Amino acid sequence: MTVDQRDPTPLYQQLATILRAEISSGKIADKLPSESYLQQRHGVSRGTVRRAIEILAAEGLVYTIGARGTFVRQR
Amino acid sequence: MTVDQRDPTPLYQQLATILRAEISSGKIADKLPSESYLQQRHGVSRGTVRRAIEILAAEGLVYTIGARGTFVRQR
DNA sequence: GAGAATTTGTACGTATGTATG
DNA sequence: ACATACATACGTACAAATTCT
Repeated sequence: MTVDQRDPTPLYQQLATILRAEISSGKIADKLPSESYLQQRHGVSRGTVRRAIEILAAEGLVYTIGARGTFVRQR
Repeated sequence: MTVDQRDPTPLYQQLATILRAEISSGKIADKLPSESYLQQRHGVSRGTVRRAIEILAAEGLVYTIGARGTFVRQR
């Protein structure tokens, strides 16, 4: 699953939705891929990746640590 | 009051703090100046202005309408 | 421990789209 | 038609912290 450039929905929202699904399905279990990986994987800019992650962080789904990465909040 | 480029605090945070103060003091009463005005006024980029406003919006202090502007939430 | 590579954080600039006045 | 203003998305550059070799 990846982003659809023709969909009028903002790309960062689409990406947030995708990542949210991959987290709840357990496909992403503890650590998110790096921003640069996600950027290439989905064909969007790093800024868009960061916006998507910001949304998930605001939802309390993930948290990111300095230069280490973004992690799934365990429950 | 404006932003201090030598302060290690992120410029958008500094700006958010400044705007928050100007709102609570009543200096900014109903409508925020335009992004381009704030950009010039504080010597930062438009992106930085927008980040600052995002913070205040997340706090529920202001809200922005489409292409009209950003407004102080009345209470 | 030293140095390189990786990863996130901040900041800037530009372009395009859409809505309002 | 035009100017203004916000929204999204791209790109670049550098800093700082961490991780790898």
